[in-house]
Amino acid sequence: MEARVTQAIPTPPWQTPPKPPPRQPLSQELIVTTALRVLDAEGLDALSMRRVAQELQTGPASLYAHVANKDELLDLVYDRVLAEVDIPEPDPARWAEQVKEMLRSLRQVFRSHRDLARVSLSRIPLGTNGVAGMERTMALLRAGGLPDDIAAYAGDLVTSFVTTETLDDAFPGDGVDTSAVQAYVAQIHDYLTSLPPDRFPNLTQMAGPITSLDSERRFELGMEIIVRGLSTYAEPA
Amino acid sequence: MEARVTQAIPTPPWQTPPKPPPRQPLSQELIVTTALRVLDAEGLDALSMRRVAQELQTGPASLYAHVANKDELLDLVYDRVLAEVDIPEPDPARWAEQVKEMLRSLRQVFRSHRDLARVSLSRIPLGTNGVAGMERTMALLRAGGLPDDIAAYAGDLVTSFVTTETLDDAFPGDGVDTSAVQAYVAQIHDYLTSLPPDRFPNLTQMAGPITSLDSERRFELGMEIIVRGLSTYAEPA
DNA sequence: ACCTGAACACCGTTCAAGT
DNA sequence: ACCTGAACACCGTTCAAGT
Repeated sequence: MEARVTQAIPTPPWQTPPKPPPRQPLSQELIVTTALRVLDAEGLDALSMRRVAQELQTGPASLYAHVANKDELLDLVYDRVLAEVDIPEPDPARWAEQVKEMLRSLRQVFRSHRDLARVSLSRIPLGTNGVAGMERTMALLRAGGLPDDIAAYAGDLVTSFVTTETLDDAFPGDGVDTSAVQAYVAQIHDYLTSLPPDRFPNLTQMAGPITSLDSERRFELGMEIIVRGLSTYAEPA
Repeated sequence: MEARVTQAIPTPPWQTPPKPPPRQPLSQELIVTTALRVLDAEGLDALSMRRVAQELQTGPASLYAHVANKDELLDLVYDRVLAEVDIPEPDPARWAEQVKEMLRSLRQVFRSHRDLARVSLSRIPLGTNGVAGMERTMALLRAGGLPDDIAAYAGDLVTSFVTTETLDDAFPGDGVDTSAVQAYVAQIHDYLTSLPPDRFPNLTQMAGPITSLDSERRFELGMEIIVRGLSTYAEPA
């Protein structure tokens, strides 16, 4: 008598549950990988717990079984990426150049993961890759004859340098509107030259130099300034 | 016959509207002042458009008549505070010390407004006070004999330095849990010394230096490194 | 011109309940 | 132990409507 059975083709509910479990079982690994994928593709503003959960076809609450909170997730993402940084085996004769090689590598890693510099801000990388990198960094800095206290601080200083110098950089190859950036810089240039020269003698004169440095040359110059400053602290071997 | 008039004491609705207009008329000035007050008292995480509106006894939508969006509001707050920075009149004989005085002043301003370093991140201060400070900074850097392109970059470099060095600093005098910070640092120290010395020879040896620098000495050391590096670019007058 | 209420499309995190 | 739906207490911004 009941008309319940008439619905037809779909598997009846008492035989198999309608929605299958997520493709892969949830794990911290998988969550970090997914978060990094979202970060690379859409940046930090798009990286929410809800977004990661959606990517994994669950609700946001499910993530909290594997990750304490968003902050810890970002710590893990950061540490994951630090594995990609190349830190040279110390060769004292090439100290200054090797420090620069290390910083260029760090910059490249920061630039190849969108908004990673923002993620790194205020974060002390104490994960597996973080401490490994710190060990190699200290080895390198000491090889140049830096006293321990200077080397210890120098590690922070150069990391912060790369971070800030990378913070507003364009993203990988793709969709960056370089012409918009150029237009903004041109606007600043015009603004500076339009200032009254009697009250702003320096800015009006320096509008060129202030707006002409590209991020590559800024980075190289900044490294050189810091390395020169650091080398004044080197003790003879 | 109708019982409408029985309600008594409160002024009847057709005579004066029940809620008086806000104490002061809304203005950009007032909004910026209020935002800065919230920032000082409760930090950036508490600074929302809704919070500022509430403080002014309106709804968040009302703010948008005076401020384009939150980002512009933060620009204005940042510029407001830059008025407090002291930049010395150049005296070439005291160049290095004067650069340090400027940076100490900037640091002090950043430290006296909670989370201001975070606000300043990725922001180019082009407001009235921002360009005035930039003008004086360029005057000072050039007085040391720095070429224009070096001086132009140096301005950014030292500002970024103060920002990152100030980012995680304790707040004014009040409610900072310095003992919690100390405990965290002690924890890092113990962790570093607990690492296997064969794989982490540098970190285990340097646990002391790595964890012993307080923010005052870090700042002074960082300034000295950068100023030494910059002075290698100075040209004779 | 300025202000408003209500709504839109989001957040991170918690918690009781399910398996 | 792991996962879930629903809820809590928030966000920035827009928009039609009011004055």
